[in-house]
Amino acid sequence: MRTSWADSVENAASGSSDNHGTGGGLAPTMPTYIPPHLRNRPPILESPAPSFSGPPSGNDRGGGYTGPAGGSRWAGGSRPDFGRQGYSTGGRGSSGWGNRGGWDRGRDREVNPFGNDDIDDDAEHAFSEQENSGINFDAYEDIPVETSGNNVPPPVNTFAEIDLGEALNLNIRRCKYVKPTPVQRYTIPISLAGRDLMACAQTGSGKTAAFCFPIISGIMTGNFAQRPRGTRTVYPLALILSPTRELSCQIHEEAKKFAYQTGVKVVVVYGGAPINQQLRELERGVDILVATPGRLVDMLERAKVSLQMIRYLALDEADRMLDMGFEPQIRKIVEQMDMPRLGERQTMLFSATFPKEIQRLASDFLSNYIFLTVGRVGSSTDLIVQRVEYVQESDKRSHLMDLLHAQKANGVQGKQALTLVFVETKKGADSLEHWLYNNGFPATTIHGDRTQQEREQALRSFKSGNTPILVATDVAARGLDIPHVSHVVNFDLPNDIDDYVHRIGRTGRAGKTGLATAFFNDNSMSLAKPLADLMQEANQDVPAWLTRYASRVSYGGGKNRRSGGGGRFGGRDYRRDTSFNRGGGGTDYYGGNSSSGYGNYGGGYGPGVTSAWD
DNA sequence: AAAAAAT
Repeated sequence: MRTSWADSVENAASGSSDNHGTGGGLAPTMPTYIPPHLRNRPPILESPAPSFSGPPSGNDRGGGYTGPAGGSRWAGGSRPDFGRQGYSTGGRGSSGWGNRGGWDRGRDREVNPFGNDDIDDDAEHAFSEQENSGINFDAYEDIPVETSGNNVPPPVNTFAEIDLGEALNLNIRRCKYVKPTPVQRYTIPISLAGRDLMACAQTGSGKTAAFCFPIISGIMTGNFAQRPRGTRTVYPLALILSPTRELSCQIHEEAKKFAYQTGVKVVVVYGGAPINQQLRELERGVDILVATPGRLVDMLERAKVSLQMIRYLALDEADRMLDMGFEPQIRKIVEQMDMPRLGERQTMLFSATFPKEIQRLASDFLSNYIFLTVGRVGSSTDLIVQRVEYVQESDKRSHLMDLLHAQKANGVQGKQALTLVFVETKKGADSLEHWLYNNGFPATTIHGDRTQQEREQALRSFKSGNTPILVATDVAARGLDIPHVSHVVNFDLPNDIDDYVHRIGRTGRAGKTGLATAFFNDNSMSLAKPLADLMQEANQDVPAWLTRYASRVSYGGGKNRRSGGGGRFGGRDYRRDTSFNRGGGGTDYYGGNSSSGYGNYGGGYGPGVTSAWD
């Protein structure tokens, strides 16, 4: 049995070494966490000594790409060849960049995104939980993966099997990635084969790398027409769209790491920041453009950006973008500007859910695509202890303070455990932040009424532990990967259970454990049933009073279960192909489920499986 | 009803 709230916090913060015996909450089957660097040794990375012998000097692209030129990369050469050599496949010394124009854009003073420590990852200290390799790979072992479509390339088990080139391999090593996550195991070969992809997957499990690696590799090895110069229009080769500014920044940060010293230039553009600065950055050269839709449309209309050289298009969090009303902008970008047509570009569509609107998008944007569904890390909320407390509106603040005090007393804050507090409104966020601050709790806030600068500052301050309490609206609910959030408080519960799932997904990231506390009262009654069901399915302790409320409320189950309408959600390939591959070590994740065992992915609330939270 | 995103 779980003992006290304080213990829960401790468990949540302790990095999961003591998951057993806590009874209902934590996954009883979670193995003890072993840092990846202590497993799978020696590292699976190919290419022994010489290629990794040291970081190339800043003046070099890392030796260039020496693998076989990707003959099969474009699916049997069916793709048009733009004819001219753009990026050199890599004779060392003969940088493709040099050929392209005389000025070494893209590698002048490239900041090392890895900091100083660079490649020595074996020192024990290098493996504090700080590293993003704190991913619990064991949690990935039995993740269900299913693919369908024509001629699905087989997944790989190691990075060594994938021919990404030395420079990229070096960065993979710098990132301390030991082995590919499931989404990477499948997505990378699919993408390298030049195929379009519809993927139901979550971030925080390697999705960004999954679509960045092949794009970067493709740009390094591909042949591209000389891009027009002498104009102020820029011609990126790849476009990555994402719904929020912070997500775009996050993707940009990651992509820069992967592209370090490859000569591939990644630039991000988004609203709320001075456009001129972004334009200047673009003019210094861009291969991969990461963007939010609004700002990109703006730039397209001003003819600052042309899409006619796009060879790779990735849409991240597609369902969220539609939710936010971006469909017109997205369709404009993809269909009504100068984007190459279907089949002349490679498109990857990522979405947590697969309702009709996304299916339409898939059939409009994708050509002969492969459909991929990746289950979540652990079964959704396995790694998250969920608590619900009945708190009257007027008592919420003092109750929150009690929680925070208890946390402090536990020394959790001393360890820089972070607490993310969700509220319903922007005003509410501000006022709660002030109140916390005035009461001695270092807090900051993120919501849509703050300037972009303030938002980014808030996120930085939170991540760094300077203000270990972040009060947020739903702008922060999805996709953001903030390490070390050990506690999510639903100060105001959302109206939609999906939003709840996304919010609590900000903790328990990457195989770590987390705690989620919800303040429930009469205002949240519509959530009683879906919440009780969700918690039940996640093997959480459901308070008796919540069960009573749940049974009393008869409405609210339909929509939240996504039973009909959007179809068997979760990632059913509605084209109904029959060639399924099953991955994830062959474990039938859904064994024992009397239903099809297939329609319950992601947002379908099958046993233990809830909506993918990203 | 609120939130997000272009100005």
